[in-house]
Amino acid sequence: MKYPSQPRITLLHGDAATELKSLSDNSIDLIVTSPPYADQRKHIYGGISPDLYVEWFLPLSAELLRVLKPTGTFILNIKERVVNGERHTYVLELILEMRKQGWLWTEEFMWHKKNCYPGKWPNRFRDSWERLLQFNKQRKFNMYQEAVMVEMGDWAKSRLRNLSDTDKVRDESRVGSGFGKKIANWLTRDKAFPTNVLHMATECSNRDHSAAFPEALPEWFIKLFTEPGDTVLDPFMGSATTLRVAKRMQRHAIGIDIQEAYVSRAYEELVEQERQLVLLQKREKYVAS
Amino acid sequence: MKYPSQPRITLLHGDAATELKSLSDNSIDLIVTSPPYADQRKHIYGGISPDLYVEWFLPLSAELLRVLKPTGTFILNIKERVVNGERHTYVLELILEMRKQGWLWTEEFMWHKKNCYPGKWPNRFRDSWERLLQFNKQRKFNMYQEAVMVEMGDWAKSRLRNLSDTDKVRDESRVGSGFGKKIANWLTRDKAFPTNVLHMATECSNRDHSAAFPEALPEWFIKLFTEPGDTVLDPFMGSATTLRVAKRMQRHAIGIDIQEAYVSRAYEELVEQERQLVLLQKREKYVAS
DNA sequence: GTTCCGCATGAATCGATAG
DNA sequence: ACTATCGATTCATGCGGAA
Repeated sequence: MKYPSQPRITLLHGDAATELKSLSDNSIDLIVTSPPYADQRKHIYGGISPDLYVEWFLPLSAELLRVLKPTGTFILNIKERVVNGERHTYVLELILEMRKQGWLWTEEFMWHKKNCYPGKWPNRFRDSWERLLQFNKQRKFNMYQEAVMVEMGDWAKSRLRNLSDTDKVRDESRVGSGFGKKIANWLTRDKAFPTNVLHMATECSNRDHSAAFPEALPEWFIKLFTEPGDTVLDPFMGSATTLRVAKRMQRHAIGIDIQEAYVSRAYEELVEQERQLVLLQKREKYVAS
Repeated sequence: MKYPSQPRITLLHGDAATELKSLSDNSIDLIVTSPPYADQRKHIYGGISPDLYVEWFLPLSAELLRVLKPTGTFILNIKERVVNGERHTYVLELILEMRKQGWLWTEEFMWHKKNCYPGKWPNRFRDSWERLLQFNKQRKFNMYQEAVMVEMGDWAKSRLRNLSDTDKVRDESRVGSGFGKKIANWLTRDKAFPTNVLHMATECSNRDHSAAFPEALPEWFIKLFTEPGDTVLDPFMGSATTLRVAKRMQRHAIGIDIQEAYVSRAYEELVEQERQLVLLQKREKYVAS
């Protein structure tokens, strides 16, 4: 039996498209990332105009296509913002352009953010979902579906728990949903496969750093698309949620960020604390093995 | 005070794009429809190839743009099918092309089909969500948000009893402008505005029509975008779910279907039962007033 | 130790105002 | 006219202190 080696954490400080050039072809099993959204987080990333978003992203996705293994998967968390009262179309255009690069648009998972930003506007309600686009290099890719199966009882229970009290109240006030009855049906089976809808709250007020997405999100995809010893990449690491989860799950991990503060913080948390350190200078490569 | 007239049901038998030509410009307040999916329900509608879907749909959306009032809304329920292991891109292309026709892509609601039974294929899980695309003719359109407010969770009750200091402070800062006019909002705040994610179970067991369109779905949009006495159109009527709900809610309704069986069944249910009938021949116009 | 309750805070959006 | 900034709006969640 082969034991996976200790997870190796690699941190790169710099522009994602540039830093990716140092990675080998066909070396990554899973890419999970949440790039800066158009015109968001200007103070951190400078803000990318919606009209230039596709143009900005394509060189990066070309590199990602190169470094991903043929059996690997790319999960892209993204959502278009409202511009002049309309949803902007850059995400749609990005999908079409990435297909021209050679990517296959295999699936679109939906992330239902139970605690989305509040607000009320004359023509729109709160936006409580984001896209989780799945891209692949070929039709056959690694997918370990059993790894994300849930016990039927637990699943039904957690489904109910995940619905939150608010949803339950709302459900009951709705006509003819029939949801409760279906739960009873599911209880007769042992295990169930999930669907392509993920219900997760954002982790907003967590300790020091607020994560763009909850740990459960990369965890789910890491389970589904990799095995221990595989390599996970996040080219927009931010607060290192993906890397933290990957390490805990015995996967090698590579993180890139243009903000040195994020890289050094990830270094302290994921590398230095174990005294497995080879710390180089700013804009250099940090490696722990 | 004006009382809305009895809901008027108009049924048209024939091709949607053709039959729409008999409707006046700017006469419809809300269009809610679920068109035949590409290559699906082939036995009924003749099947539209995914590659030709956009081309097939655009003449129809042009007519819909003409008949919709400037303040009206078009809700399109659609989901791309999987072709050769990939999600097909016809929905993305359709959105881009409809914008060229003059439509505004205001929002994308998400329909989460909760009772979708867990299942799987080798490379994907069960698809349990569909798009509900919202299109408009102009940025200002009719939206009656209060009509779809939902009960808050129980947790909110305690919050109501004791307004937090934060909330009080926010209120005081607002008093300056309008003598605390908004205070009433907080004290009566037992309802919240919904989000753009709709949780509704499908209704699977309906007669012959395979589309499991729950009544709660058109009901929600009819409440949100129309008032009693307004006119609702469904150019792919099918089993007449949208019309049935519209009639019950005191909205005039127009339904079109290429299948005579659907038209005559809708006639029997929605018109003849009230003996308000003017039944004409096949491929003619059925009207009850 | 549980449970309860107050509290801060988010990948937001709109309309008005200012340059 | 067109862009940049600012104030107002709003609610689910997890944390931490209190009962």
